[in-house]
Amino acid sequence: MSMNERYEPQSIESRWRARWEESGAFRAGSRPGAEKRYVLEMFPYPSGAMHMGHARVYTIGDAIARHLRMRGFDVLHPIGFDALGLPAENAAIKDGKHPGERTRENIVSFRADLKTMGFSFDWSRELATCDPEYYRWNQWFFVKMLERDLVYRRTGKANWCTGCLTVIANEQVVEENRCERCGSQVVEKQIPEWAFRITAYADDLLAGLDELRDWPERITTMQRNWIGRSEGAEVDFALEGGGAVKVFTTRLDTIFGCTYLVLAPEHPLVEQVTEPSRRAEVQAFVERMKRTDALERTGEGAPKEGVFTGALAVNPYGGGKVPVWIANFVLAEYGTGAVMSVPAHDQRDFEFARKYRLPVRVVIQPARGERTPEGDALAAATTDDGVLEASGPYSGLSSAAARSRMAADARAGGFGAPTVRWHLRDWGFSRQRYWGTPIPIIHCDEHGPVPVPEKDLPVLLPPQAIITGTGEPPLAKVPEFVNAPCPRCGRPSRRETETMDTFVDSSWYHARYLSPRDDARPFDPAEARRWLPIDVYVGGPEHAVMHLLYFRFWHRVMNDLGLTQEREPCRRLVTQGIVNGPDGRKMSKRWGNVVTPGPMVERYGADTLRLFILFAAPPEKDIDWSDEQVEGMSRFLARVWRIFHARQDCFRADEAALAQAAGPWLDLRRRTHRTIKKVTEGLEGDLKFNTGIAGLMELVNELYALEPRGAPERAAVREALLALAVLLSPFAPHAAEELWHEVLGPGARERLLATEPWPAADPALVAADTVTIAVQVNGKLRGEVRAAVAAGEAEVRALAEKEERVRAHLDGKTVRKVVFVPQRLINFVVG
RNA sequence: GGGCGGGUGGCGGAACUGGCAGACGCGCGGGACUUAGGAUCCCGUGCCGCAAGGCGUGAGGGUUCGACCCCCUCCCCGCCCACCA
Repeated sequence: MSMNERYEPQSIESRWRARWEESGAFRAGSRPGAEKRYVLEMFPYPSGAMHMGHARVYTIGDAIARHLRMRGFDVLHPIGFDALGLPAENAAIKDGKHPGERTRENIVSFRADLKTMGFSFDWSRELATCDPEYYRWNQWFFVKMLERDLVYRRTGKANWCTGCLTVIANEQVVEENRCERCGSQVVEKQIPEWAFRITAYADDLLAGLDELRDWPERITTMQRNWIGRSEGAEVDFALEGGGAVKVFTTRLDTIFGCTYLVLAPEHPLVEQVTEPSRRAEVQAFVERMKRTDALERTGEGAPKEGVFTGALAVNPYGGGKVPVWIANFVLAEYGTGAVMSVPAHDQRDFEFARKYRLPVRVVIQPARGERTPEGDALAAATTDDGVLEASGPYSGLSSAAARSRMAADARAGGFGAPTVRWHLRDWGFSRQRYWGTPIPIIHCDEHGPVPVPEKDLPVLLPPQAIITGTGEPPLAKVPEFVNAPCPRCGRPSRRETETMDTFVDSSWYHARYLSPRDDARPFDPAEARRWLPIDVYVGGPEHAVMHLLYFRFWHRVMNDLGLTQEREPCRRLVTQGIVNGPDGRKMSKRWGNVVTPGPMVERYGADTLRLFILFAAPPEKDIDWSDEQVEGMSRFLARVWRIFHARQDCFRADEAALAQAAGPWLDLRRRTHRTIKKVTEGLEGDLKFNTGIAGLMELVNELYALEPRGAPERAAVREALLALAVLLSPFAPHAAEELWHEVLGPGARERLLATEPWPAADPALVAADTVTIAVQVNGKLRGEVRAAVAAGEAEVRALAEKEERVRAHLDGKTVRKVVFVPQRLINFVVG
């Protein structure tokens, strides 16, 4: 045999990729008797070239998938493209190239990039959401959800992105009212739109979070906050002139401290309640608020402003009258758009009351400790629960007890009821854009919006649309598309010209992978029984709300449609950190710190890049690109290569001789088996690829330190080399295949390491027979002794007391106590 | 303001369940090999100190024979949410 002396990744890598591809080794469903595992990474939007974030996500997922496959599972590890969306359309506005054409080209180059990384995808299941074969099922789901009243049309304030020129969802509006996608200002616009009734699942989505124990807590917390359940009560304050203001509060126990009400400027009652003498002032305020954008009006630090309407309202509990104000900080769309203000026990109300010299009335006292000061002595609101006072019949009750009793009394008295409010809003998914799924609706003068019948799906996206970026739906300018007969009466009607949010595509693609060519239904429920839920899902934490919420919502809908067996789409979620530039800043053209995988793979090979990504830090942490560390990984692989080359004489060693390995050779065998254990643990549970790889490095270092002579020694080296190749294979699969085949020789020509069984560590070798025990005096390290694993306190103590440095510290002192931890340390406590 | 993470050598990061802090890699220093070395192999590398020894996991306190780990007070950094009633 003659191994190449030099490690040359380029030739090795393409060769093994070809072997994997022709062997069908990564085809899911090839092990019908085996337990399944579904490993999924969030699919990419195919922009021109793959970037480091993609390289990281798929490298992490691939290590998991490869390991599980070697553990004997039938692994589903698919890939596809999230191919509809704005970037292709925005680029079209600039250069006129059709988004479809651009996307196809991008997919071709992106696919090639993915392939050079050697990911073990089942390419036979590849999908692209821009294919009518895919998006027709978006339309199918739309129609099914319409039938179930989970889709509706609403007119109201929608979030309009001034950059994307389309309506976007609440979840897509990020801080300072900017667009999550392009960063442009988002304004409110009165527009009719289609929405999914995700709020119907609010309770269920919230309750389901408790079962997601293998999701990062921060993700479930973010979802919990986003869903935002708050329990409280609605109460009516009767108006003097008739009618009532309904307020929502979570602190009904403080209602006797209510000294005024505040309505949102948009509240429908504003006009009615305003006293004629106040009308001018109130109208001016309302007008001004309308002109001020939401950010300025309700953003951080915006000063609280308001005006008195002149109206008085009656507290339903105490009968006292309170003035009705309007103010900038009350949001029309949350709760009832009206709040009862309790300045003593709510900081925001407190600030407002001080500014406008409204009374402050303390009605809650702490259960223990000092009384809350009153009047000018009160510097801030006290917001903790406590004991009620000056609250009529409820005085003396605890806050919690008061809340439930007062809510019950409100219901009995017909002036209110306990209520639950949600932060979650319905998902508005209409987009005034071209490159999306057409909404399958025909507007008929007679019948209104009529869904396109299932047999007429898909409604195809017309290729000839002119994309101008004016904010008008481009489809509206294609008469061949727009004009269609009403499915119900046949009269000339107009198609809906808006398209769907692309988050629809990513809400159920995980299910489409199960039977991607099925043209009779979105996916085969039998396959769903086999493969769902996803066992491990890898992606960025930026999808904590938005994708991951929609995805959970959609899975529930599919479950309610009888398509799947379970409520939750995914058992375990792994969120990976980002890859920053070498300067520690986010990679960006602006900083000139962008490093792309392509050139790195060309220069060092995919295995080196993969190792760098996995070794730099645990998956969830951000990492900085480092040329030096990449060099280090490349050196490591070359070092591995050289030790195989240098130990070729061990490749044919007789395994039977292993039992005779002794001394350092037995230590080597121990190291080998401990490494198996360490790498295996790093691939399970907490994913710690970095320490697993460190273990492999230690094994390599030990191999370099030993020169085998006899048969048992060569057998021990062969065992180590084989373990090294196998354990390396989830991380650096190409080099691992090559080295493994070198050791096994022609006898293994037909086999693939990728589908070989994962090794088991021999427990007898993992357990050491002697251990180093630290010797402490008063908790300070003064020496160490070697002792048998089973050595007891007396034996270790005797050994320790022989140590010179230990003796020096024990000399002339009384040993008060000896603490002995078997296999670890002995501590002499002296006085 | 609220929630969730973090803070360990010059750098990235290790450390099981309270038991030898700094594995492994990078960087740096030295040596070997070599016509050469920015290749390779070997050795060293937390800080102070010639040494013995002392000091060290953001700061301060506590519990303990023993604390990166548990408790209290505080500082700093990151991410997410935020006039949500």
